[in-house]
Amino acid sequence: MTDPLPVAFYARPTVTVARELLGKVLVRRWPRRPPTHARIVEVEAYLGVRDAASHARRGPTPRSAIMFGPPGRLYVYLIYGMHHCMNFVTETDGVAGAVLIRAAQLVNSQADPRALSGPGKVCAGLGIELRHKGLDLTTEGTLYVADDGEKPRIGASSRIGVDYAGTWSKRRLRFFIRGNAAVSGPRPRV
DNA sequence: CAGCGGATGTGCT
DNA sequence: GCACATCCGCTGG
Repeated sequence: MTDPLPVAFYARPTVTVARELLGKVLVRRWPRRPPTHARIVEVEAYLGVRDAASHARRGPTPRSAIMFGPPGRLYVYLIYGMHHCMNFVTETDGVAGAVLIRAAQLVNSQADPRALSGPGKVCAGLGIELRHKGLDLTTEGTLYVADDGEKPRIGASSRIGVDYAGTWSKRRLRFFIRGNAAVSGPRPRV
């Protein structure tokens, strides 16, 4: 459970990676305190250049270029001037794709079960900012993902906050653990 | 529960 | 130069 998922896990179709990330454990290691563990309960798949909702839709730009690079890296961006969002790069090197981590639930904690409910809160709670963009998720470093054998029941819906993306806004590319209290939004939409 | 403002990087004009 | 963004906490009804 302590080993980081290998690059082969990320080097697959984005939807596959998104669904399989549900139930996995995010491990955040800090300079001088014990690691934080949080189970991933909600994600969204962003499919690359053809996906009108993806940051990769206009080809590689200074911000989005990392989505075109090798899988298993962290893509962090700032939204609305004040919140960070974390994504994991997927697909093979040269093909854009990423999974947005929308919600997680702290493990072994008496904390509020909704403390990491929302992409901005995930980053705030785990102390992830722009400077972490590009870090390698496949080594036992600042941030990685581990498998503790959890096999959740998965639900799907359209993605949140991408109404501008035309028909792509309706694609069911949001995946979440059914019935989990930390899933964000008013409630799982359709 | 709808409405709204905060504060800034990003990418197009 | 400028409109807008993969959000969230607070307000008033």
